[in-house]
Amino acid sequence: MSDIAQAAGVSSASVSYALNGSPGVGPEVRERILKIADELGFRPSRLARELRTGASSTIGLLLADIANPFYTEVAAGVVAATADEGFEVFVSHVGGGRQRQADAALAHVDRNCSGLILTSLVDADRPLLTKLERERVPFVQLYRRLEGVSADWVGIDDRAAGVEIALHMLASGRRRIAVLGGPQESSATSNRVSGFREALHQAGVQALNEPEVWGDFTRQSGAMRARAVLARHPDVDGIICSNDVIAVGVMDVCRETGRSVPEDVALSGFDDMSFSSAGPLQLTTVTVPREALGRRAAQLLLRRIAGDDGPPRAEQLPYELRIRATTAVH
Amino acid sequence: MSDIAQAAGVSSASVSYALNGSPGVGPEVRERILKIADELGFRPSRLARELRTGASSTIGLLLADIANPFYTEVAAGVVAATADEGFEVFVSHVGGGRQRQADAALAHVDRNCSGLILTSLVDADRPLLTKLERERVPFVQLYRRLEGVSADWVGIDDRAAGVEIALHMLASGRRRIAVLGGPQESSATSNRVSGFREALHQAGVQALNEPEVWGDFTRQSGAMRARAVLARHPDVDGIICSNDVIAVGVMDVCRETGRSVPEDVALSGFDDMSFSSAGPLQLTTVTVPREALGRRAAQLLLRRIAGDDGPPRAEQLPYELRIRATTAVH
DNA sequence: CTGAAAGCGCTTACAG
DNA sequence: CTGAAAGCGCTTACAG
Repeated sequence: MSDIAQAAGVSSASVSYALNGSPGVGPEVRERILKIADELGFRPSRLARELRTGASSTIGLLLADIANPFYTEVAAGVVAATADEGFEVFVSHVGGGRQRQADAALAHVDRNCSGLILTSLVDADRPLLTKLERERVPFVQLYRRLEGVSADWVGIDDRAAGVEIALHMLASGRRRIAVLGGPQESSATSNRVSGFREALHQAGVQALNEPEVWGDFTRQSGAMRARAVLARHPDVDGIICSNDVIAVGVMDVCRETGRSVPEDVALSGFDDMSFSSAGPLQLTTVTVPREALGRRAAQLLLRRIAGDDGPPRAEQLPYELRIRATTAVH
Repeated sequence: MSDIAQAAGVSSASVSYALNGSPGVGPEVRERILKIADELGFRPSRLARELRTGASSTIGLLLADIANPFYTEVAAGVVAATADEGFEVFVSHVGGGRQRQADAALAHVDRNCSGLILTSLVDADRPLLTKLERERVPFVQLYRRLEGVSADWVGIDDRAAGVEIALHMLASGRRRIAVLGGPQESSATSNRVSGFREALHQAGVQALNEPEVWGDFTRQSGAMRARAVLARHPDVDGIICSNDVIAVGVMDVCRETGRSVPEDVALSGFDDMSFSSAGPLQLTTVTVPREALGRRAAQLLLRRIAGDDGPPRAEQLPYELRIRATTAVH
């Protein structure tokens, strides 16, 4: 900047004014400065600006697993809602570890980020949230939700969706049902499982694999657990999965053990990932508005960044049941 | 920092030394400083440090579409290879636009990032690369490659893989073949298509839809083009797709038009996305080592960051043909 | 309208 | 071993 100031015969303050379109510099001087800056290929240091102003138009999005397509569609929504407002979003992959998530979040804070979107909160993360509150950096909880945290949340009514899909499974005539959940500490899957249980209970049915319904949101976990359940209860006729990826693992095992879906066993997922409707797959599932979740979370966050300090909001976005071939009546 | 200095009765220089484990401060003073810093919940400003030192242990990963699972697995590899070296990776979603990609890349540069990994280069990006070279920020090209750019590249031998999979399609007995490519400006798909063409040509076959083989890497594009090809050439018996997602679009149309795969039409993809082997899908494809690509790119970049200024490297990682049910001999 | 100066929060020669 | 001082590259009251 001082090079430009020198070349233009002005002070670096004037250069700053000219570059930022601030008043404080006349039009002809401004032109001259801009021209020189351009010739010199000048690029202002964001670090310096952000240090000086104490702000950065940056938001951090923390993903437990960046390779998980569920959350990357959420990310696309966040970016879309945020781009026009002049914010950049940096997404961090924090792996499973609580410590790494905290480190990543605080690293954003230590770079003066304006806010954070957190997607993989569990109870062990409460100390992090306390720190964020103390540092006064706004954040929103996306999908997973911790009770009693005073921050915005956006998600869906997992429990109600869980009830609906379990009712549908019952309506398809199945009674020998297993439930394959995700990790218990995730509010998303625990609410879903509550819904599954509630619907089954109303019908006087109990999942064959109670109480060992928890596992990972992975294909491997789905396959492993399906194998175990099928070995123990060869007459299972319906498997309710806590997400589509688990259901794919179950499909693998059905294929492997010569069972056909839905004739021998009906199958439901959750999330409606793009592959779930692909060609011969046709998995019954629940559509979660992933991109909309991201958009909405970003909007809520931007509002907080703009200074809104009203009471925390909790917003549920609509979901939809997608009935496909894997739960056809047999 | 000056608060700590005051409380400890030392200069802020000593605080800095203590915090960074530098020499220049005695053990007992260091202890005292650390204790006070901890009590005060001190967090050093990364902005200030990075501004002062002129470096930041940060690398930028630019993704054309963060919702694309191909690249997010790459991202997971980058993060994995980089975490132990103390680097943070910030991933940016740059949409399709060339300008947005350039803006995002330069925003990283303006924050003193140590290096960049670029995944969606096309010819129009050359001005950006020139700027990066001038700013002396190292970058590596991942998968897509621009000729004549003096930077490291890591990818696979798309052309050879294309030849192999097309040969396999021919070996399954198909001769009325269509080719559904991706965007022509992507070196990845253009090399694949070269391979497809080369193999077909050797066998005296020409794709039915020549020369209109280009399109998008999307399910919609695959479906649309499959519909067009099937309408024009109802006797198509094989469709070679430039990626798995396109192939899913074709499956949709086969289902819709009552054609069965592979009996009526054989189908091949590319990438071996996780869904491609799911349950009844069983898509013949080429395994691309996505995470390994990310890891390797990160390693090459870290080496450059460490100061290696040897000639540019071009590394091809191994791929593997995955023969599955969609190309069974009929 | 313009410029000199202070300051954001660190690090790092340099002198004691 | 320790401290005073300069400086990274900006922005922004403040005085002219």
